[in-house]
Amino acid sequence: MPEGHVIHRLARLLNDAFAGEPVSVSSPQGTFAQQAAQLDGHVLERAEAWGKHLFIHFAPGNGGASGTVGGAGAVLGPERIVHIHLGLIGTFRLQPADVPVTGQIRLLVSDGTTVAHLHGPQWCRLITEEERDAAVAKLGADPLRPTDPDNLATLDDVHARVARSKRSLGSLLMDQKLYAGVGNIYRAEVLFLLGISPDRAGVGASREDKEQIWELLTDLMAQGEASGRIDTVRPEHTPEAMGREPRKDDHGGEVYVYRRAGQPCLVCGTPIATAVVEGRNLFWCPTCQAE
DNA sequence: TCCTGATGGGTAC
DNA sequence: TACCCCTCAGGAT
Repeated sequence: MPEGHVIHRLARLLNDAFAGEPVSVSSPQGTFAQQAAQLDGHVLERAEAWGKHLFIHFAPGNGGASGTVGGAGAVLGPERIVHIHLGLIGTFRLQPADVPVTGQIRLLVSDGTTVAHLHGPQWCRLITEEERDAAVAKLGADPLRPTDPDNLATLDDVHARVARSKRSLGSLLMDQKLYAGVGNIYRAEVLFLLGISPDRAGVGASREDKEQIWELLTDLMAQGEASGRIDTVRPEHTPEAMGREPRKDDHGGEVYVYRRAGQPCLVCGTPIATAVVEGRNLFWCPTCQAE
C-alpha cells in the first residue's frame, strides 16, 4: 500500500534487480496474461517512478544463447511500457526466486534469481511512450524529484495555484495534480510537524508555509524511500525515549497522528482528532494545530 | 465465517 | 457526492 516513496523505492529495486536483462513475464492470475506474453523474454530496460505511478520500460531483445528466461517469442510493438498504479490495496514485492509466491498474482517478473510479484493493483496496463508522457504530464510536483529542473518549475506553478485556492491544505495535499506522490500519511504528519491546521486554506497559507511543506515532504519522503517505512517522530518522541509501546501497524513506522484518533498527542496530550477529508480519514492534534 | 478497513483514483449521477 | 474496482489481514460473530 503505497505513497510515492514506496513507488520510487520499487523503481530503484526493480532497476537493481533487472535493468538491462532479459526477463520472463507472466500473469498467473490471468487478467494481464495476453500483454505479459508480448513482453515475455524481452529486456527490462528500466523502471521509473513519477508520484504514485510506476513505469517499467521494455526493449526488444532476449537471452539469446543463455536461453534461461522466456523465449521473446512475440515481437515487441509500440506498447512496451507497463504502467502500474497500486491504488489503495496493491502490493509489488521482490524476493528470491526460490521462495514460492502465493495469492492472486497479476504480474510476475523474474530473471531466475529474483522474482517481482504484483498483487491487487488499481492499474496494470501496457501503454505507449505517448501515453506515458500524457500520464506524467497530469501530475504536479514530486517531492522525490527535488533537483529536477522541470519538477521545480512545476513546483512554482503549484505554489501559485495553492496561493489562489480556497480549498484547505488537508485537501490540497491529497491532490496529485499538485503534490504528486503525497498520500494520507504524509499529509497528516507534515501538517502536524509544522503546526498547521488542516483547515487552513491555500489562500491563507504564507509563502513560508508552502516552502516548509515542500522541504519537509522532500526530507520525509526521501527517508521513507530509503527505509521502506514512514517514520516521522523526532528523537524525543520515539517509543524508547518516551517509554511507550512501539506501534504495531502494517505500515510499521512511528508517527504522530496518523491512525491515532482518540489517543493522546505525543507532544501535548490532547486527544488526536479525526475527520474524513477528500474521502480519507485525516488525523490532527486540535491543540498543536490550532490554526 | 463474515465484515471491515486500508498509504487510491476513476466514473457516473 | 456516491459508488465502483483491486486484495488481504485482522477483528467480530
